[in-house]
Amino acid sequence: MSVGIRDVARAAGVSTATVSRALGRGPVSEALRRQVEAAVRATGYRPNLSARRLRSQSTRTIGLIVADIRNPFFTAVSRAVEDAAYAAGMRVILCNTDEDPAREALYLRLMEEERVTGLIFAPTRITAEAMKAGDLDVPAVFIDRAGPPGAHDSVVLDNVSAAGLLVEHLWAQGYRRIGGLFGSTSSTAQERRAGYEGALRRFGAESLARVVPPNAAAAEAVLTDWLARADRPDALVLSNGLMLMGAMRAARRLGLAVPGALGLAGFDNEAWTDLVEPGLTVIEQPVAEIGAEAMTLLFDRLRAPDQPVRKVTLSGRLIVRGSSRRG
Amino acid sequence: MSVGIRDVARAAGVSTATVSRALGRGPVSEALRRQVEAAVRATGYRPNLSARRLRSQSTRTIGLIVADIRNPFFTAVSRAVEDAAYAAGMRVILCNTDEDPAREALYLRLMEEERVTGLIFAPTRITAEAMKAGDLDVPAVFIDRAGPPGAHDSVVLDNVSAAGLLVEHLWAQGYRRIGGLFGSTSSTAQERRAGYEGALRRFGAESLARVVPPNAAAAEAVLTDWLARADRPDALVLSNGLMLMGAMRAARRLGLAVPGALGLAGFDNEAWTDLVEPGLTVIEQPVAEIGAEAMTLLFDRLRAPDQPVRKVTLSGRLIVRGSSRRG
DNA sequence: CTGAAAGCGCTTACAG
DNA sequence: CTGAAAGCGCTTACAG
Repeated sequence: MSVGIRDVARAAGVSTATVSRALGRGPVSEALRRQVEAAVRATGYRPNLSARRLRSQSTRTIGLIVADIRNPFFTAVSRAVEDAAYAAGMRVILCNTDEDPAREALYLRLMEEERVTGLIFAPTRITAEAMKAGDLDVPAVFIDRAGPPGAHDSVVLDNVSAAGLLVEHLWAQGYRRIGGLFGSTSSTAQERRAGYEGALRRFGAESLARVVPPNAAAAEAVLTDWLARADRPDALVLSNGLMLMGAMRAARRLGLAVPGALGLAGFDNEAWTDLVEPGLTVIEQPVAEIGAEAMTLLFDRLRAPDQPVRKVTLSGRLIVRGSSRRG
Repeated sequence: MSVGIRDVARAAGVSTATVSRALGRGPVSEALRRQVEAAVRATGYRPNLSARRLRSQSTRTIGLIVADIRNPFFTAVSRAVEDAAYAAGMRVILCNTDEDPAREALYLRLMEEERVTGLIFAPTRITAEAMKAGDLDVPAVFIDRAGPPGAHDSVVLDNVSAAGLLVEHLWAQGYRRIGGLFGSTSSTAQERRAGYEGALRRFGAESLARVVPPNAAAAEAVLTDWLARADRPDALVLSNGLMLMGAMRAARRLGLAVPGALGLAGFDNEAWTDLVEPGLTVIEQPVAEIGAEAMTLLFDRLRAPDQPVRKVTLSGRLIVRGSSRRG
């Protein structure tokens, strides 16, 4: 059937060991290496990665589990992870859980069966809180969201500060009833809520926080109701880009002028946020850095398994646009 | 080290063959099956997929090679493919070529080394035209874009008709200098251009087509120049959603009123296209169907390798919004 | 530098 | 239904 290393060895007139060495980084004379390369071309040989992984006990594979691949934040982070992985000669298995703990359990199990070299994981709050320190038997880096406390390297945003920035900006623009909509599934959304509430407290203002599934449809549904009430907020903080889109839709649907009747500010500098009038005020996350830094932590951990656990916190950047500017 | 099937066998007091059968679909007595299941739980056994794939000569893996994962069209298609694959107990290896033929060659090779069961591929024009009928030694389905003629199953949009729909609509709205911007890397963009030109010909109008890399930045750059000229078009057809975004940015930057000074219409009903004022007229592609249909074709092909090559053509749906409505 | 041989962890004919 | 044994396609000590 398919051509194997024995066929190449025969064609080159050498042993399979020499073929293996010539293809890898073993010591082979220049002459034999050339013979092997010619035989590989002649036979159209392609090494069988399953066999190679089994025998070498090394999959050179990174598992990447994200919560929602439709969220451009995760798409961007994934790209950075993949770039770093391929540059290091590793492949990536990407799994998308849709914020579902059952699918997280499934994929975690898959990662074990794949014998991944390392894992990068953005877990739901439920799964993170249920995990204990020794649950993962593979080196893991948590991104965007907290894992079990103190157990793993992680790279996250300074969510508390970033949410505070948003509230302070809205307050400075004169908004006084600042509501907040926060995702229900992540520690990240919780932290953003904490930052939001802390900032309001400093101003002596009331917290108006609601928690919803972190997607556009859920945000739009809740806000279409909330914003129609008499006691509606005069501004809103949204904990991710999908919810920001939902908020914009709700405002449009209700005919609420932005920023006049409603100030809007949220997370994620997605491509559309500066196109939709009057431009949306956002916290830009350093998405490429998050992915690249996660891979750096992971590679360091593989190199030195016993070094202390590291947590890298990156700062968001406030980008002020029309949706919050009524000064 | 890690627990293997022998450890489970020992714990259950059976042979490894029985463990293997109990875990798969082999004939095992109910009693032994229970013993094995208990032993699996007790030992925390996870089967080694590399070993399983090597021994069974079946990877149960679908390779999916897309041209640009940042394009929401491909994200959506990928999700549909993955849903179908996981439902059938198969995994997906997703690769993103960034429209680069060199990366396509790299990933095609990777797919061979992974011994994928089947392949779903959206190739660049360069690669598709260079490929001959027998080049792929794995069952393959081409999506969105044509492969080598007559060689493989495929599922594509009726691009000629869809582009015609756009032109006819703009014409009916009174636009008479209808320009077109088409991606340089895909057969799909070529077909859309052909549809655009055919429709203009029917109206006896001049074709004003330009070809650029299919991304927002390239489209914006070309249009910022083109739309500043005296002989600029009064309407534009864009061959994908990224370019549509670039066009919108160029219009904003030049202060051209849409749809008054410039009509806009293009492909891909992305989430932001109804949010940005005055709403963008688009062709909606049946993204979920494209992915699902591709998997159906692939599974059928695996079941019956010698059946005739099939091409499934799906129709786009015109969604008229404000960007083209000046009637 | 090179080759013969063992073995990675499974599955699957082959007997019984 | 069950087990002993072979073998998937590689890599890697072990000798030389």
